[in-house]
Amino acid sequence: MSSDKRELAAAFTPSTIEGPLYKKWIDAGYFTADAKSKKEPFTIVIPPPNVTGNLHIGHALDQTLQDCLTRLKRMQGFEALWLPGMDHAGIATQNVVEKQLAQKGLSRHDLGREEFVKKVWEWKAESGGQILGQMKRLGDSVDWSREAFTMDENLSQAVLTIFKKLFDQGLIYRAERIINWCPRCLTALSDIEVEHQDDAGEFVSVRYGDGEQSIVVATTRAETMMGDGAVAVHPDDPRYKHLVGTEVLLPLVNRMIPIIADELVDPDFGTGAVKVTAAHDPNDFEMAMRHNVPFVVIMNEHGVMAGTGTEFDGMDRFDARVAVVAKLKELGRIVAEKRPYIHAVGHCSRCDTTVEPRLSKQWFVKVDSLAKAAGDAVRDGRVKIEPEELAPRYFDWVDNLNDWCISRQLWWGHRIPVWYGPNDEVVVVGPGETAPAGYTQDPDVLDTWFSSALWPFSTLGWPNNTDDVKKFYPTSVLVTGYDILFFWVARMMMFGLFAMDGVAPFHTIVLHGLVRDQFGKKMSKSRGNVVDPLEFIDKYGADALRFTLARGSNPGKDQALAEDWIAGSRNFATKLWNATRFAMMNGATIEGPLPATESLSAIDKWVLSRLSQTTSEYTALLESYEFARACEVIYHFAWDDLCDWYLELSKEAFASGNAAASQRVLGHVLDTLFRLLHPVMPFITEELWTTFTGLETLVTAQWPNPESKDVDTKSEALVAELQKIITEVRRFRNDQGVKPSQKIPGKFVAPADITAYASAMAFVLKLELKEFTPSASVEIGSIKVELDLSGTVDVVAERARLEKDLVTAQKDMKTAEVKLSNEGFMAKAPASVVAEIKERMAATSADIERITAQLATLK
RNA sequence: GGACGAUUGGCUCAGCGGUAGAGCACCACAUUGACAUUGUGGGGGUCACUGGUUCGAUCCCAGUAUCGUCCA
Repeated sequence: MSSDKRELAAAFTPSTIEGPLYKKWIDAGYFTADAKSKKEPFTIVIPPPNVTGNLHIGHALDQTLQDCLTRLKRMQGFEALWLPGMDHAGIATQNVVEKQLAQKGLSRHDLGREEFVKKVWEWKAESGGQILGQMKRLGDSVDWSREAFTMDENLSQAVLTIFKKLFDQGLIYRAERIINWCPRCLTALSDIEVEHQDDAGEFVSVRYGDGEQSIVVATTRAETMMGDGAVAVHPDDPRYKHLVGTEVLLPLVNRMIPIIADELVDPDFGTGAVKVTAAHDPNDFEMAMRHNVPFVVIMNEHGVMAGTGTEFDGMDRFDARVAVVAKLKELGRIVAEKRPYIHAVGHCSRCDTTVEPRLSKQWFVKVDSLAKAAGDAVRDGRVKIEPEELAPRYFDWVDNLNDWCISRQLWWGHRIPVWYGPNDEVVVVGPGETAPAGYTQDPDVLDTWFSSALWPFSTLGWPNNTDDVKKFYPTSVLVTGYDILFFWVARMMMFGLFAMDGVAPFHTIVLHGLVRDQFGKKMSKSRGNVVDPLEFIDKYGADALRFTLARGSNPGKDQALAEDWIAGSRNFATKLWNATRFAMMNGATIEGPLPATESLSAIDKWVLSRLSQTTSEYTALLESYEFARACEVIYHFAWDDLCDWYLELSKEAFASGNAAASQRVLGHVLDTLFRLLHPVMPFITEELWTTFTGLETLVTAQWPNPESKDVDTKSEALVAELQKIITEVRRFRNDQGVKPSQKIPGKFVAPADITAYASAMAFVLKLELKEFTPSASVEIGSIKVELDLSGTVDVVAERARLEKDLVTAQKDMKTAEVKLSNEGFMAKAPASVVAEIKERMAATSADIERITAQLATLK
């Protein structure tokens, strides 16, 4: 079993172990889940990165957390499936390929639809999906045999199926509405594909009409006035009551338009009178519907003025704005101007072009019943959002959702399965069906998020009732950044509940934050503070990056990241490496049963006790998605408890060759520690564990159970005492300028349970236990360590230290005295608190006495 | 305008109704023996402000200020 034991290299170099280990895992098929397994399933579907994407630090965080959970559950005996894949990313991908064509002076129209789509597939085959290889660098334990792509045949079948089902239930409809339009991408966008930015625009007040029959409207979009169909005021506004129902002259086009009254108008905004441009503004559209205001279209799909019959036709919308205002000024119709006027303006999330509200015929999903179900699933606890503070945001969104515009005027994506007959008949063609002869298909494709919304089951083979669907749906946990709660999570909830008979797509939604720079600033290209996870992996290893990200990940909170932090994690990895080397040099082993507890030293019992507590605490933290705290716990156990104290206190035993029990205990501690750390730091733990134990792999090894019988408060108290003694003597030596390497005679004057560890302490403290005449002493409570400083004692340093300790003790004393003399405290505080303070006061009092006495001898 | 969050040592962040914590940074000492990607010791905070509840508040409540994010 241990035939395969190897030596550890003197130095830890991540780059030499990571590649081969990942290959080993893949070759062995450890990550491939078995749908036929009897084990309880644990499923995560990856938030599919864009096929155009590269691994950025946000992916690294997201995937680290998913891998932690997957590896944890796999070791805990679940049939763990982490399903990888990619999103076809409609606009983004089309843009990439169009850009390539543009370099050759071509547009997609030169190629035609079929050729263009072929080109995109070629691009995907050649340079798409780079992120998949990069995920391997991170160590992701995904099941590559199930890799999915939203444009795969099966996933496309899922799209057709759900489209038809929604349509048949009246939940998909076609309508002429104001939608968000990108004049550069030439497509409709959904609300969430629009990003609002504060832009410096202008706010001008224009007089419509003349004399008595005039009204001043304020607008940020003067160029659209040629499309006005009315002026609206609030019904209760006394300034305009007399004008409601009359008409005014619309300048530039010299058309008479009515003045209407509508509650939507805010009388306190601007002049309290607004122009109603029904075809170019969503609010105006609503008012127009209520008041029968005509729709006047004055712009084409490129955002160029058209059809106004004025000199402005053919001008870009922004040029037209300037020209229109200039013309109005010439006509003496500008009453006031404010420039710059900062206000929120929508931009295309893909290309940043200012979005143009446009009247257009599009396909929509009727969301009310779907959104209600999505909200209810969380409200009634079937689905949990972690951390729960983020749930209000979710509700706010699903409860106030507009119908979802799903048609996109693109070529790359799932083509809308609607065919039109010669007499405008509409037929939806489901999977396996064909359109009637003579019908033509709708040219548009579906919003990318339409197929992403099916991801938790389309990837498992739905609409077929596959073994995977049966075994792995619903998924267990969805891990993603809170920034795509709306984009994606809410939509998966809507479609999942709808398609899967009310079974939500996941049990728990775990939301993490964004990775920011070392000062907590958002990373952006313009700031120049974007970091590349692959560079960090090259430099410090995947484990160091993963540990850093996990350690920084508090639920739902952003984290700052600096290269120094990653270097720190690399140092931690190095520490583990060196500690293991030391352990192996000193005969640590996992062979044979653990020695009976009674036979162990307090130091061995102590480390087992700490290990047991760490195991349960750490496991519970991981299971509740508290990655930062989990990492903190394991880090301090490994570095402080194990390396700084246990190994140090055991050195004397190892050196004396009388350490069989400790060798076995240490072997057990390392074995357990590597298992615990494996989900976060898979590479180094695998390397160390397999080398140390000679066993095959940690990936499928069993997760440790905390041994509650190992918890030993007595040994913990004793070792705490030893630690205090050692720290005080070290401090004394430091104060006295005794070099750390210099051996000095020493003697412990203490009870037997302490002196039993005199040699262990002496080894750590570089003390020689022999007969000598003490020239100095360190007192720790009732315990005394006598020392022989060959020179004279530095009285000044010693007095300074004692005086400092005295001040601290006196302060503590006073705090305790104040409390104990407070009647209210004595009457109402719990007895345990009172007892604790009394105890503290007694100890402090003794300290003061001791220190005072020592000071007296130093005069 | 609405929602949520934050304000704790130089920086980034945990935490908690009962004498303030971590990592990094800082200061001093140490380099033949797991590890300088290190060890040891040390310095450093009236926990944003104002009220309230409480025997006791950094923690709970209310308000204020500043900052951040999302939504409109």
